[in-house]
Amino acid sequence: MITRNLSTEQLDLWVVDDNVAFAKNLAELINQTEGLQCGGIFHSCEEVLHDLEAESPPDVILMDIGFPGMNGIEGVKRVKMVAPAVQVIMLTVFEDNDNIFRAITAGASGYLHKSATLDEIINALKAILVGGVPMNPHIARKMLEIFKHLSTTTSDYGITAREKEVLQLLVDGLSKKQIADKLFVSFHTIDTHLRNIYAKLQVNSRSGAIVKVLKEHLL
Amino acid sequence: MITRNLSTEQLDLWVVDDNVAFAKNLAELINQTEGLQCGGIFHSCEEVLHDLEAESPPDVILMDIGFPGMNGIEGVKRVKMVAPAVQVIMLTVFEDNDNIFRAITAGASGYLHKSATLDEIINALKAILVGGVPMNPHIARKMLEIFKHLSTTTSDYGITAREKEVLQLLVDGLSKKQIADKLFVSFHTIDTHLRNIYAKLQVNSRSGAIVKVLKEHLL
DNA sequence: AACACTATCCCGCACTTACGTGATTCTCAC
DNA sequence: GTGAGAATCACGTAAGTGCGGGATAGTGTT
Repeated sequence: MITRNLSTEQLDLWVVDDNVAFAKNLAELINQTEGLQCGGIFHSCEEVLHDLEAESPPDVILMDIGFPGMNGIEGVKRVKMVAPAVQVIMLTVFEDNDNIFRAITAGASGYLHKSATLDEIINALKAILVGGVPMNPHIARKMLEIFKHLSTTTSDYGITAREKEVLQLLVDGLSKKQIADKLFVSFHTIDTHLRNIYAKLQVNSRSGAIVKVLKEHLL
Repeated sequence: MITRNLSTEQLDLWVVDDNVAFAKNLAELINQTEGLQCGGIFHSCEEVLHDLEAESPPDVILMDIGFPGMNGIEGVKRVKMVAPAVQVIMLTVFEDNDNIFRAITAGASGYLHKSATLDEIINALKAILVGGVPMNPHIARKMLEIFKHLSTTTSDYGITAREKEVLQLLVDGLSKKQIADKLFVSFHTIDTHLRNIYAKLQVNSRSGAIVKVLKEHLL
């Protein structure tokens, strides 16, 4: 539940960053901007969580990721647990897919690089509060990248249909004997199939095969 | 590279749908709209690919997913291979995460439900061409859902730090003996650790443990 | 001081796996 | 129609696995 918005009142922001100078600097910039107001500066996630329970929550929290102790990702999760209505924007130097992915899934609404200008930050705020679209173009692109990366099936190692059946049952945890019974063939047949599968996947154990199948989304 | 835009010229659209009546209807609606022009109607992906090589590509292709033969997902991939600059919007009755996910990863720029009004379609076009954001709010939300779903870590089954070490090496494909050597403990210790791990994960084989670890993103 | 938890170590047995080395059909392409 | 894959079946063995029993020692809680 957002009780204020950009057009009617001051927008209340909290800044969380262990770098004291940076946080203070950002807070000043915010306070110098019309319509924005920095209602709190914090230097750890624990402080924020403590205050969130005592005071009324802000509209938006700008949060660093690279904390000692509880990191920003964990921080977002906890914040969203205590105050689900608060929009959290990650503010960080990390721009790798993994961090963005984790931040988004933890409940972050946006993700800005620390070099972002105040204009960019305000634009992100508008996008999040007014438009209701919980991401900015930059993250959107990153997310697409991650998506594409997640679905690079490409090679199927020339696994035949029958071998795929066997492989599926292998992943389901069945022993050779159980697979044989299920497919109405002999133990030896499954044994041979598995040898061929192992050769094609270039592994030498059922564990290796399972890992390869799950990690590369075969089947 | 987009050579035209909404403000200066006609925007050239192609419609691809095996439902002849629907495609024709949509094409007419498009042609009745100022600034839009339907440059081609196709009833299969093959037709589109053929024409793409002969003619200059359109600005946007509106494509159905549920084709007999080559489906829309495969179609998008091929289209983007031949003409990467073309923006493809999927137009479909399927709204499940799996289809959206696959369409996006195949290179689709947008995803609209077939019940979408022409207004909605035009809005999507604007978002894609002008804003450069390769998705609309609706898809954005869906993508967030998929992301969240992909990363449901939740339970860690009370695995201890030491057990995690063992588990990691297990997933790496090492035997009990190899794990023991690597951690400078005896075979029996690893054996016991694995028993405890199996109990916690509620499995009874290394295969089961590996599957659980990889599928639920433990570790 | 008693208790729970973790990590470590040990024995033995039935079972499963990985692999070497064969074989017989069947289909499909050249 | 010959040959290459695919799918099926077979024997044997060394190594590895899962689990039934144990045990000891340290750490931290209450």
